[in-house]
Amino acid sequence: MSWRKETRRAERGYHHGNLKEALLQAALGLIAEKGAAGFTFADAARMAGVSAAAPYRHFRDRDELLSSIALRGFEQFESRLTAAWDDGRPDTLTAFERVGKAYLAFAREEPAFYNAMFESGLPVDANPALQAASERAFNIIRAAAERLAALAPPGTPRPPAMMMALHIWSMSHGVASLFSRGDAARRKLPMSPDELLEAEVLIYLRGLGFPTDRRPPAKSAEPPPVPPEASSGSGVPPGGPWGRPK
Amino acid sequence: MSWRKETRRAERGYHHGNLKEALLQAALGLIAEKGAAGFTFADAARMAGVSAAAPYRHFRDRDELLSSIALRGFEQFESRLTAAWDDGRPDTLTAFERVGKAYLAFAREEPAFYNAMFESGLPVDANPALQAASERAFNIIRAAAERLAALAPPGTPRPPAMMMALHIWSMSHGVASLFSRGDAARRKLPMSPDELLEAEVLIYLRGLGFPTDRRPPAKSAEPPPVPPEASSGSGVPPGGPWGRPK
DNA sequence: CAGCTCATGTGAACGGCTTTTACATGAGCT
DNA sequence: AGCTCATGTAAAAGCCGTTCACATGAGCTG
Repeated sequence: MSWRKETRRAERGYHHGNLKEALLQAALGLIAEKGAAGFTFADAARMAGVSAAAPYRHFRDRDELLSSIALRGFEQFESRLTAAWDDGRPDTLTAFERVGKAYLAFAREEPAFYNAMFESGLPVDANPALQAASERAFNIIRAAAERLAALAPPGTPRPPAMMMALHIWSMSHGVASLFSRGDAARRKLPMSPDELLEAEVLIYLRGLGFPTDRRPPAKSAEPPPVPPEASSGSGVPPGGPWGRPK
Repeated sequence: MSWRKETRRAERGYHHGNLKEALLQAALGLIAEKGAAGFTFADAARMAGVSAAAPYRHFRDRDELLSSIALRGFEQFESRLTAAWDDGRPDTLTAFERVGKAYLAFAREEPAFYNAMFESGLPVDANPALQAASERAFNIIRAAAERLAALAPPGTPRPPAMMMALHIWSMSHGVASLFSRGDAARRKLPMSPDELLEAEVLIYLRGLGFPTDRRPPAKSAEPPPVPPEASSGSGVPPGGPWGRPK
């Protein structure tokens, strides 16, 4: 299903036919298993069924393979955040929270990418392509913050969107790193990482003056494309963003 | 100053006299330089002037040396957070913010420890001593949150202190990881990591209903030990926690 | 189809790291 | 003085990353 050569021929001849891709996939699996630190170039080659020297025809060194994976990771990350944001539908706040959840979901569901991107210790700044991809991903959060900032209640001073974006990013990243990954996920918490982050963001937004009561009970009361979105509630949730005492 | 043998004798004899400590120091320096991933057991041995096999008399393997460093890191971390909290003096909010700053300061000033603790990928849960030390450090934040939660304005529902502590932790950790470390620190930001975190925490606390105007102009208007601390201000800062537009 | 060329893969080799093992040293006690 | 045991050493095995000279064969050219 991956390399056509292996299916078409008996045992694959001298040339692999799709080695670069095979190496990326192998590395992805290995990193998911043993972390970026434990991942080894030789292992990836072995898994692809080639000699240890073969990978050097496709990657300058081990680091470049790692960077390639991180790059793909940022791209997938961006596309998941974009999908989650969905241009602010059905309403800005709902979409905004969906972005936060998408951040956690990515950390949970793509541990190998997340690891390569944020935990492998590779110098992101040193690689312009990586840096650009990382920036593109962040720009989704930034754009969302921009839209949200524009909805700030009139009485209060309008918060700088860039700052909001950085705040949301740090919250998401903090929760993901501490509670949503590997063994850290096993820390016994009073709530799930998703709930934790949602409450955190809601409290934060309330601190900026946003009305954060949960969305109106009925379906979308807003017109689809960029609705005016006047505040539609009281401003103080019935029990706080951390849920009912139950 | 470190090994007495070396100062007392000419070139140190067969026995080092303080190898364990020398290895820890050497490793600390190496990690600060090249990160936990780049640090090598053999290098530490070389730096201490012993053969590559000698360290095995003091550490089961490379991982145990790393864990020892992480353990020390958590201990120092705890003690810095404790000092910053200073039992809530001069007032709870001021002390609380000092704790956040101490978190960043530790990440900045002790990169080797921070790296070993949070970025080395070693399984914290697997080591009971490490886990306990990490918990003790977190408990400082938790205790601080406890005190702060007790001051929640009467009208609003009282936030769970544990949740607050986790939120503050995730913010601090997120900012530290993303903006206060290594090359990531070079990201061009509209404000310093310290300012970013301070604003984030203030907005968050305001979202919980705490009055977050800056401390009263004069000296301590509160009695030293656990003052009653009735809210002493309006509740809405003059321009928002992110500072004057200037 | 013959032949050329160049991307792609191989094997061997080098140096470095981790870890183990048998052996050496000497500090501290009797 | 002599014993003992913690602490150090040298050597070796096994793994990695990386390089280099060489092999293979896919695709083009005529």
